[in-house]
Amino acid sequence: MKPTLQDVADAVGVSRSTVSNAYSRPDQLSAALRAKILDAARRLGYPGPDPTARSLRRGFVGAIGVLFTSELSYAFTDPFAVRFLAGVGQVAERHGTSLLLVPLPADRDRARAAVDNAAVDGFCVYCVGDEEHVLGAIRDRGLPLVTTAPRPDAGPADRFVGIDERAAARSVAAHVAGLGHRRVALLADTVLPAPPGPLRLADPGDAPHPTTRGRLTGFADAFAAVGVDWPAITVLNATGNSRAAGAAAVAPVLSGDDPPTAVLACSDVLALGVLDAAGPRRGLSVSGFDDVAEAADAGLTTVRQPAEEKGRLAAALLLEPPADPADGHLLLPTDLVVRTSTGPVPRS
Amino acid sequence: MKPTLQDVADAVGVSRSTVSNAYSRPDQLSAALRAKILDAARRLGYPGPDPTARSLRRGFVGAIGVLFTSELSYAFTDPFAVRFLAGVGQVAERHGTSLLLVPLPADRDRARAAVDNAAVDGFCVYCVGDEEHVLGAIRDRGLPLVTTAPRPDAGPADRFVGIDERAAARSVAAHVAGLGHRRVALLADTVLPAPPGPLRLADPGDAPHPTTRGRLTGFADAFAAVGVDWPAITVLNATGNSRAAGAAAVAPVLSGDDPPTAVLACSDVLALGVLDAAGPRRGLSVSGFDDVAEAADAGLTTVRQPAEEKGRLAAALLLEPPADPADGHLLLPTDLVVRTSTGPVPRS
DNA sequence: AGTAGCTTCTGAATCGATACAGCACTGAAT
DNA sequence: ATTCAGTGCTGTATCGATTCAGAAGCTACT
Repeated sequence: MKPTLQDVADAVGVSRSTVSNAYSRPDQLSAALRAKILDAARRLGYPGPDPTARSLRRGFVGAIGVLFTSELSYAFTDPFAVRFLAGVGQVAERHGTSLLLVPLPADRDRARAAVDNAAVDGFCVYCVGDEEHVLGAIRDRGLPLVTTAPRPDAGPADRFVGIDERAAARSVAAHVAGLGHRRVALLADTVLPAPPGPLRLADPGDAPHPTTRGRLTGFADAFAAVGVDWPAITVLNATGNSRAAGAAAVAPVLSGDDPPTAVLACSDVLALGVLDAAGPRRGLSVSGFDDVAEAADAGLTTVRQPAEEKGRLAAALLLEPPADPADGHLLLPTDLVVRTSTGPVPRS
Repeated sequence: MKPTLQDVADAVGVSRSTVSNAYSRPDQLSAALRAKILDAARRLGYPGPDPTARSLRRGFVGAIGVLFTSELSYAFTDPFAVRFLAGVGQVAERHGTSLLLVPLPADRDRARAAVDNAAVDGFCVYCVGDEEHVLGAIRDRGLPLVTTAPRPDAGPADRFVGIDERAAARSVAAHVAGLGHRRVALLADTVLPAPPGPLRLADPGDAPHPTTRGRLTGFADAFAAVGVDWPAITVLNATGNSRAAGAAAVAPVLSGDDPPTAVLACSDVLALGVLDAAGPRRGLSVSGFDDVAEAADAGLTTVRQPAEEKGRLAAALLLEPPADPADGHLLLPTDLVVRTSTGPVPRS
C-alpha cells in the first residue's frame, strides 16, 4: 500500500499533525524539521496528502462543476459552448481551481445522481433548455450556482450571467423586417419535443425553454411592430443544435410552395445549416445568433454576444462571489452584426 | 448545517449503515424501510451521501483527470484538442465518470501541486511537449496514466494511444518532395524555446518534444530520400499553436530573398497561419497536420489522424484497462489528404 | 422443540487527512 | 527570581460516509 501521513510521521518520529503542517502550513514548524519530513516522505514514496481526505476534512474541494444539459459532447460540438468553457477555464486557472465536466445522462434520476455525486464546490450551468431538475438537485445540495440565463424558478442564492434575449432577438428581427421581409420562419432547437420541420406554437411564450422563449418572443415583437402577427409566422423545429439539424428542419418549407423569404435562427449553427440547405439559391435571407467564428466566414448576419466573457464572468461569480447578492445578476451587451446573408426581399 | 447520514438514521430510528444501504445497496434492505428512509431524508433536506466522504471510504473517485500541458484554454483553442476531448467525454459518459480538467500553472512546482491535489482515479494526458515533470507527479501518485504519445521515459504501467508520427510526417513530405520542392521550410510550435522565425537545429532528433521530434524526423527522411539533406532545410519556430503564431513564424522567410517553395507545418493551425501570411501569393505549397475541420475549407493538404477516436481510445484504455499490458499501446492509422494547398514548384 | 437457513439490520472499525487547544520550553522584561 | 509572550510541536476530536462480521428475528423443516 501507499504510505500515509501516519507512516511518514512514524518514520521521522513526529506527530501526524506536524507532517501535515510540513505540507500545508510551512510557517508552523522549523525549516530544518520540515526538510527532514519532506525528505523522509520522498524516501518512503509518500505522494503527498490525499486530495480526497483533505477535501473531506477541509470542507471544500477546489473544483467547480460545469454542466451542459445535454450530452457532454454537445459542449465540444457547439463553438459557442466551447468558447464559454474557455472563459470559465481562464478564471478557474487563476484560482487554482479545476473544472469538473459532468456528463448528464438523459434519464432524470440518473442525471440527479450524477449531480449528487460530483465532488465540487459549486456549479456553473450552461443552460440549453429544460434543466429544472438538475438545478433542483444542485440547490438541494446547497451549492452555489451560476446559470447563463435568468430562470423563472431561480433560488435566492442563484446567480446568473446572460443577455437580454428578447431585446437581442428583436434587434436582428427588426433588421430583417426593415429589409421588407414579411413571410418569415423562425428556427430553434427543440422548440418542443417534436420531429424536425414546421410546428404549431400558439404563442412564442409557450416555448418551454427560457432561452428559446426569449428569442422567439423578441422575433415576434419586431414583426408585430410591422404588422406581421404571430399566426402568420412559421416556426421550425430542429432536433439538435447542429448544421445538419438546421438543414433538416428547414428543408420541407424551402421545397414547399410559398417559401419564406427569411429564416431567423436561434443559433448560428442552425443558421449555417439553413444556408447549407438553401444552397446556391439566393434571395433567402438568413440570420443566426451568437456570432461564432464560422459566422464571419459564411457572411452570416447575427447577434454577437461575448462568449468567453460570459464564461469568465460565470466563473468569477462562482469563485469571487459578490458581497451584495444584487450584484449576482449580470446582463451582457449584444451587438447586431449585419453581413451578407440578409438582404432585401427579392422581387418575385 | 446540512444534515448527515447520521441525522437521517436518527430520525428514522435505524443505524447509519442502513441509511447508507438505502442509497447504495437497495437490495440489502426491504423496500418498505428504504422508502421510509428516503422519505425522511427528503423531509430533512438530506442531499444524499457526500461525494467526498464516499470517495474517501471507497477508495475511488469516479472521475479522470485530463491534462493539457499548456494553459487550459489551449484545450479549447486547438480544434484537434477539442475533438480529442469530445472523444474522451463520450467514453466517460458511458462509464458515468466525470472529467476533471486541471489547469496546469507554468511553474513546475505549482504544476506538480495541481496534479497532486486532483481527486481522480487516473490521468489522460494530451501531450503537447515537455511534460516529464507532470508525468512524474502522476506516477508518484501511483495513478494509471494514458498519454497520446509513446514516451522515452514511459513507466511500465503507462499506456498510450498515438500514431506513428515519423511515418505520417514522411508521407506528406514525400508528397511535397514528389511535387519537386527542394527548397523547403518546416514549421513547428516551440521547436526550442526561442523567438518566432528561423532556427538552427543541428539534427531533427534534437527537438526536445517527442511529437515534434517525430514529425521533423519524418519530414527529414522524405527529403533525404530525394537528396535534400538536413542542413539545407529551414526550421521555423512558432511561439504557440495558433494561426497568428504560424503567420508570425513564417513571415521573415517569406519576405527574405530565396524564400522556400514549400512549408510543411506540424499542425493545421500553424499551416493555416502560413496561408494567412502568404496571402494571395500563389505558388507557395503548404501542408498541415491533423486534418481539422477548417483544413478542408482552406483546401489544406494534410495528414489525417482520427481525433475523436484517439480520445475515445485514450479514455477506454483508462476506464477499461486491457488484461494484457501489451495491449496498452495503440497505434492509430493516418491518411495523407491531398488538397489544393500543395502543387508543383512554380517556374521561377 | 431444536436447528438450519434467510433476510434484515446493527456496531465498530476504517478511510486519510486537518484543526485546535494546549503543553513544554526559551528568552526577555519586571 | 518570577512572570510573560512567543515558538514549535503533540494529542485528540472530527470530517461523513462504507464495510463487514455478526446479531436478531423469522420461516421452515426434521
